[in-house]
Amino acid sequence: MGGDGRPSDGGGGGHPHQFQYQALLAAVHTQNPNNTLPFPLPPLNGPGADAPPTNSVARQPPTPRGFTDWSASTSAFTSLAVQSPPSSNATNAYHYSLSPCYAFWTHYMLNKNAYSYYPAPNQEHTHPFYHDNNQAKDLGSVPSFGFESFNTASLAPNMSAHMPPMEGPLSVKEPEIPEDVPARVVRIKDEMETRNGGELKFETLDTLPELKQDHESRATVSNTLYLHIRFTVHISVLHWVSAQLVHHYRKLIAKWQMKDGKLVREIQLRRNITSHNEHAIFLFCVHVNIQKFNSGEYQVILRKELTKSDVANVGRIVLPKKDAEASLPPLCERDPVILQMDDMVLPVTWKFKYRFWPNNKSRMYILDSTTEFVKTHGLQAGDAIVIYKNPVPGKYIVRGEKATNH
DNA sequence: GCAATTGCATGATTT
DNA sequence: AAAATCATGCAATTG
Repeated sequence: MGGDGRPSDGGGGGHPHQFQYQALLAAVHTQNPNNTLPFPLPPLNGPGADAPPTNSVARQPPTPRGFTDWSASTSAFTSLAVQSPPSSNATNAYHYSLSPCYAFWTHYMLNKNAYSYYPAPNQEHTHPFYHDNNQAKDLGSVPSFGFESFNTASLAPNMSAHMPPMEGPLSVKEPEIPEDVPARVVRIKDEMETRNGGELKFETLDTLPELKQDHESRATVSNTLYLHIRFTVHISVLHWVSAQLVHHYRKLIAKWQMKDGKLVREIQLRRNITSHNEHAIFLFCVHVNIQKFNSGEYQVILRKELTKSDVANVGRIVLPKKDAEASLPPLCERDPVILQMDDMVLPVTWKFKYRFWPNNKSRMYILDSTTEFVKTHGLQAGDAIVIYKNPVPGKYIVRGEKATNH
């Protein structure tokens, strides 16, 4: 396993699960040639998030700050999550004092994701989602999640549509450490609680434990960021979360345990301190995505395990006929249909050509122009593409899912 | 003419 | 056993 014949595209590393940040960045540049993003992009081949450890972290370029160079700490997320007003449109949601880039990023992401649930100020230990949570959801089919959901590499295509959002924000408290401290160790403890939909679906939020946070930090002479995260998440999210963690961090120590009928994953991460910004981005993505998973906003409509020919350089992916016909727009004519799919992780909208081939008396459904997507996410045979419905009509959300067994 | 892309057929595999 | 589905090779087409 691991990268066989793949050319090691820029982003360096050698670690098979390393996110290719230069490739990601290149894709963002490609997809936004006129820089329509509301935040400045860092230059290509800039200071990479995965750069080897440097002993002098002190001198960081003041501007531009962007995708890989957001030196603001993750406390921005804390303030975002805790102080944001409950608002259904994000246009007036920015009164807090984030660094400009964070504000841009979060603003962009929140708008992009139509992400509208916020804890009210001063309510960080209550359950802000409690009030209008349960009635609006469809209570029709109740998927039950067994443990095999994460043993197999499948993020089962039945997201619970009526799972409540997580009880608390992903509140990573970042201690106040000046950015130019050359080396340090940071310990972050973080706990996210969501209910485990299968077993606890009728439990009221009152009975669930409150969000706990405690954090400690100290500076030592080291370039390593130590991170302790404790996730208690819905089982359908676990696969995604752990896959993301594996991709983002060189070293991952994780163990599963059951606690109060819920599945808890304890994670210890070690990573170079220069990747602090990457870490922050990642945590924010996890935060947003978990909320969206739990609110039922993500619903899988198609999942395809990629074959060799899917990831070969022809740039087309054969889609399973049943799912394609069920959930993608009907193809009457031979003309391809352009499908716009927001990347689940990146601020990128992919435009795929969706078409079919006549095949015997049937059809084969093809997703075309997928080369960049596959390259950007470093997808190989055995990985998967997952397509979600998008609240925006006619659009979709797409995710590259790396295989977890290695 | 060539490289890249597109369209189709065939054989393998699954239902 | 037959039919359906799909992975893949290659021919045809395009730029």
